[in-house]
Amino acid sequence: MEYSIGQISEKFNLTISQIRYYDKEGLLPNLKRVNGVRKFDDNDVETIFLIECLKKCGLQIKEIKQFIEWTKEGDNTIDLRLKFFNKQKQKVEKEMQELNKVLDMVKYKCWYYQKAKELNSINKLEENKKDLTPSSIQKLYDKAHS
Amino acid sequence: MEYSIGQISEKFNLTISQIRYYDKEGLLPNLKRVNGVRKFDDNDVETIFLIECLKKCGLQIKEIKQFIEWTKEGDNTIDLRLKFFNKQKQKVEKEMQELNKVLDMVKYKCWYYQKAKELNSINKLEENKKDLTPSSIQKLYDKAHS
DNA sequence: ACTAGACCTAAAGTAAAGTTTATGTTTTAT
DNA sequence: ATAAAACATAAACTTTACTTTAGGTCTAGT
Repeated sequence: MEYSIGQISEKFNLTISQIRYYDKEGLLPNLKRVNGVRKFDDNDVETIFLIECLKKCGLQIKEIKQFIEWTKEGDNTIDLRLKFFNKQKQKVEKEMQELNKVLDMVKYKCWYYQKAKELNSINKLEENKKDLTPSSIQKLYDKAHS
Repeated sequence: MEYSIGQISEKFNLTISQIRYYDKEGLLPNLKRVNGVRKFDDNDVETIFLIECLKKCGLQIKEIKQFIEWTKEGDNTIDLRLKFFNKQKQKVEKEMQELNKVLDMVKYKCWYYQKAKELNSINKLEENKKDLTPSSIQKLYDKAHS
């Protein structure tokens, strides 16, 4: 299949100027043009999917570009690329642990304000916090702070 | 307990200028000073913990400030705050789903480049991809693209 | 009393990741 | 053939979240 920049924009929920920016930064090295107009094939689509994935890994554009450069260099860089992805795997796993703690804190706060709403008072809740906090909720707070 | 800005900086792995910036932006409304020097108590520590938490939720400084403003307004804003955290909970849960897909993609790529390394060639891998890809690995790819 | 180290402010500077603007070309539909 | 919609570029601008700089003040130890 072949897509226009507008179609890619819709497909990935990226603005057109974002896609042009990625192109300008060298993230789409195989992108074809007809009369100056960009034509995206399935390979380019897969590259954009990868770019999105690496952005979600927390990588900067220039770091993603470095990876793209390696793919252009061929088999010489296979080991570099393997190490790169092993590192991303570690990073994402750590990030997920971190997010789990954040979620515990957020869940605790949800309980906290739900209870405050029932009592109609932060003060009343704070005064009797020990008695009002079930151990399951206290666990959330403790885990978040660990 | 009472802490200096330097101690807080170490405790949270934030730079001193970051903490001053948060203060300047109004994120630490109860922070005390002695002769112009900031003194952080346990309450301020808990506020910084919350700020870090909300940053990891993907919130901007000004959004965090909005929340802090609500806490200053007292019981009137309990419901707003409850809704705020319920929304953050949804967001973080969605984010974790997203990260799970990213992790599947990264795991797939780890396998891919490991195999390429064994074959010493991307081309050989691509040519026999169907035969070389175990279904467990194909699943990772499919899940990531779903 | 003195000095090093930690703290303070205000203002300017910076990096990243785009967006906006101004102007022009290509494509598509009638 | 023409007009609207979609595409193109280069350059300037924007936002966010800081950092850096320059010039002071405070505090703790000797």
